Parts: sequence; structure tokens; C-alpha cells
Amino acid sequence: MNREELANLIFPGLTKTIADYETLYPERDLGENARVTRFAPSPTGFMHIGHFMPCLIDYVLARQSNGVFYLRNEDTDTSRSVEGAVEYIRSVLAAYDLNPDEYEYRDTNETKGSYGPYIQSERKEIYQTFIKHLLLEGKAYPCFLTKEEMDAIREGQARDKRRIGIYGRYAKYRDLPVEEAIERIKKGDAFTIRLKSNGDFNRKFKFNDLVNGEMEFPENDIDIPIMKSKDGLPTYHFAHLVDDYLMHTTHVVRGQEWMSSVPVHYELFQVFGFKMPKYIHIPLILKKDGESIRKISKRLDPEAKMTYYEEKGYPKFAVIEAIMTIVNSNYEAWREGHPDAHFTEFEFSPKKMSSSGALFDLDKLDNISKNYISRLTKEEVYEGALAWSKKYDDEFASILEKYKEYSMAIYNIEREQKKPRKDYTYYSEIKNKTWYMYDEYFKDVTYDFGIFKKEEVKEILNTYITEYYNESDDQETWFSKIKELCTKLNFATDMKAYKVNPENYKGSVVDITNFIRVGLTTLTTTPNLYDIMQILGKERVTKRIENL
RNA sequence: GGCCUGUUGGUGAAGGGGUUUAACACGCCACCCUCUCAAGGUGGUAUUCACGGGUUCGAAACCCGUACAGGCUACCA
Repeated sequence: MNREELANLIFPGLTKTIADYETLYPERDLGENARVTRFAPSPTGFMHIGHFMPCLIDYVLARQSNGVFYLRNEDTDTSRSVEGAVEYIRSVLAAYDLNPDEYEYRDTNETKGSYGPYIQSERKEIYQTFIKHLLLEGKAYPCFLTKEEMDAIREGQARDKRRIGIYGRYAKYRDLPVEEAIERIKKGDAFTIRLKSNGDFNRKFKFNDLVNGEMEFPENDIDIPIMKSKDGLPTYHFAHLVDDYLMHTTHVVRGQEWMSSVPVHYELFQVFGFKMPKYIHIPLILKKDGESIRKISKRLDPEAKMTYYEEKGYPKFAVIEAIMTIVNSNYEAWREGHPDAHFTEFEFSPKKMSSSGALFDLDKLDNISKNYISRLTKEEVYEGALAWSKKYDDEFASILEKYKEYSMAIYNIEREQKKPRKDYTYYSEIKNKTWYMYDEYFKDVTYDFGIFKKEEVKEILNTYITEYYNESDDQETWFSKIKELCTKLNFATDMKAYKVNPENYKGSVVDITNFIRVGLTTLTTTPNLYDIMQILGKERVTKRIENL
């Protein structure tokens, strides 16, 4: 038969059949409701928040059903593939504890799972076997359209306001006699393989998306390319079909930009008679750009890249929490009732997912992160700060290592109480908020005492140090001594009285404490002064006042 | 141009015909507390759910149009 000749000409030496692969990759032996999900990025060297969110959902879905979450490298576009990209993705997943159950890493030669290879370029023969089957059945054909011809078709369609694409009469080679095709291939003509679509654009089919519910699409009637001419690798659509079929994916989580490909995927699954996985088309993460709103972009928006959160030093917990609140808005309420539960215990419900795009609220992230850090122990804050510094600020890291106990004492200010302070939003902020505690950074400083003369302040501070300051005072005594000093110098101790008649006083207790505060830190805003002085210790306190 | 999806405050959103004077969280504002901050406390922050029409005793919710926004429309995923 001619078709056979054609198929063998294009794919000589394929030894297996679809049935062979089906036995090679049998149904997974999992519980009834187990979900098999995958994270399937293309290796471009980035991790985009628009990929992270579906990945998180994949992970939750698999974990809470005792299913499988696997990583698949979608490198069919060889021109866009970047060396080491998968390894980078592995590191991001590891950083967020979203480790896949099945994967394949080239650098370490590690592979796990019996449904591999998990790298698409290594699955070429598998795809070709499926394509060959289609060729044999006359459901696919080689297409010799050149780039120029296709451009011309597209232009013509655009001009005539017709649908763009290779379909109907534009599919010039779909009915080319097999003999001619064989001849041209033998001649060495470049070709792509297209699906011979059976669809009718005017007919609709129903499709159930787990987020959007039942939807209606027109059937696909475009003869989409399923194999590229350049390297014989499949297009995304075809690889999706083959891989998710053989790997027994039960749920495909992907961005809504894929929704318009549903007719294509529907037809592909139909052609083979395979059951489609369930689809969860999740809303896009958007960005407000001036007056308009658009899809968040790794090029324009730093927060689109996952490295942004790492560089700033957001705890992984905070990032996950913030994204989970977008994933399901009842997540926050759940979290309130389950403060210590792992996020995978939350029951994700695609139906409760919004079907419109969402702006990612960095203020919200900050709030979550701040609350989270405030609930950590001083040791945990220290470890977090140290880990971040080792990566991004060697100098601060060595200071932290040198002053471990001292640093933890700083982080412990007003921490061990029901409502702890919320000073730190992310780890990179800690240095900026504590630098003055370290003599190494407390150099060449300038002081600003506002309306008071420096000489006068200096005298007051000297009096304070010599006559009033005692390191072993408790906070109450400490403050009453400051008040004594106030009274002596005619600074008001009663703020209400002061506010009524400020002209009766030289100043108030606020001014005096601020003299001390600025003298010790140069700043007018710091955490509790008493604690600061306790941590600095007598030696530093006196020395800093002397050095004024 | 075509196809698909959506549209409830500054943000994420709840609510799917009458107990909604539109929940909750973030943000913002004000006041209180207070040695400065942070935290905390109290209150405020959509007279109204894109718009127009319809169904109904009654609509943010149901229907139809319109507008707007986004996505896709590659041998990219």
C-alpha cells in the first residue's frame, strides 16, 4: 500500500508500535482518586510566576490525593532551549520544597520514575511512532508549503478578513497523491507533517473545564503541524497528546492562554480515541501598566521572575501563601483556622478559582511575609538572614557569623510576646534596619538633633550617662530616671500638660529620649530604646556618647 | 478581522433571585494608646455590583444586546 511506503520512507527503522508503548507504560497503580500532574516548562532559563502558580497547584493536587507530580522538560523548540535550564528549575522547585516524584536530570544523570524519558527531545521515536500511525491511517500528511507560500496565504486571509490558518482549500497538500509526496520527499523537499483535520468549524462541541465549567468551542478544522521539518520533533500540541496519554496524566493545569488550543487538543485525542485528561485552565497573572492591564511579563516586570523573591529574601512560606490566596480565595480563611498546617492540606477547588485574570498584590505578599517573620523564633530569623546574606551580602554574612548571639538579641526585641513586632518584611531588609547596632557600620555617622544645638545635647547626654544611666536598671527604673533628668532640665514629663502649654518647657521627654536615640543610633525611629541600650551594652553606649 | 474568556471598592475577592444597610483579608485615611517607630485598639473607606434593555412583586445574581479588557490566531510553548 502506498501509504505504508510513504510512512516507511519518512520514518524508517521505527521498531515499536503504539501498542508496544501502551504495554511499556501501563496504567499507573494508584488509588482511585489519585491525581497525576505534571510541571512541564520549556527550558528557557527562567522561572516565571505564571509557571510557578500552576506548578503549585499541580503539587497540591498530587500531594493531597497520594498521586504523582512529575517534571517534564518540554524542549521541542531547540532554538529556545537554554543549557542548564532544567537544573535551574530543579533548584527553584527544591527551594520551595516542591520536589517532583519523577524527573530526569542530565547533569547528575539522575532519573526517577518508569514513565520516562522525561525530556521531550529524548522521546522523538515515541512521537514519530504515533505520527507514523496517523500517516498509515491517512490522518496526517506531509505538507510542502514553504514559509513564503504560507506568508502569502496568511496575508491574503487577513486582507479578505477570513480566518487565518491552513484549512480547507488553503491546505494545498492534504490531498496530494501519495505517489507525488513520495517523489518529492525522495527529491529532498522539506516538509512538515500536518494533521488532516476532520473538523467542521461551524459545528460546536462541549468541553468541560474544571475552572470555567462547561464551555462550547467550534471544532478545529485547521491542519495543524504536528511534526516540524527542521528536526522531526513534534509540536507542543502533539507532544501534549502523546506524553500526557502515556504518562497517564489525569489533570493538566495550565494558563488560560491555552484555552484557545482546546479544539486542537480535543481533535487530537479524538483521532486516537484516547481519553482526555481533565483541564484546569487557570487565570493569568496580570500587571497594571499605567492605565491598562496586561499579562505580567518577565521582561517588563521584575516581580514576574521568581528570582525577584529570592533576591529580596522573601521566606518561601510567604511566597507560597501569597500565591495560594490567589489560587483559592478561601485559602486565607482556611489558614486562619489551620495556622500550622502545611499548604498541601488545603483542599484546592478549581471551581472556586476565579476565571478572570488577577493582579498580583505585592502589598499583600509583604503583609503575609511580615506576619510570618514576626512569628519566627530569633534563631529562625537569624538563620534566614544568614542564609540570605551568604548569597547576596558576604560582608553582612560575616558580621552575622561574628555576632550571632548579639544579632539574635536584636531580632528578639519585642518578639516573644503575643503580638510581636513586625519589623522585617524580607531578609534583605534586615541589614537596613539593624546596621546601627554594629560598630563596623557605625562609622562616619552624622547626627541631627533638630532644633536643639549639638553642644547642648552633648552636655545633656553626658549628664545622663554619668548621673542617671545604670545598665542594670529595669525598664521602669530606666524610664523614671529619664523623667528625673527631664524635671531637672525643665523638660516636660507629662505629655498632655506639655501639649497644652509647650512654651512653659524647654522641651519634653520625647526630646530627651530622642537625644539618646539619635546619639546612639543617629536615627529618630528605632525599636524600643531601652532594649536597644540593653543590647548595645554599657561599653558601647558610653563610647558612642563620648564620640558624639 | 476571526475565535474564546471575562467585567463586584485601590488590590485579592465572597455572594448564583428577597435576612446584603454587598462578607473577609490587604492597602489607604482618621482617631486612641504611646519615649520614637513597629505593633495594638476603634472607626471610616462600592448608596451599589461595566452599560442599556428585558424577565420578576423583587436582580449584583436569570436572559438579550452593547461597550471595554485580556488571551489565542507560528514548523513558540
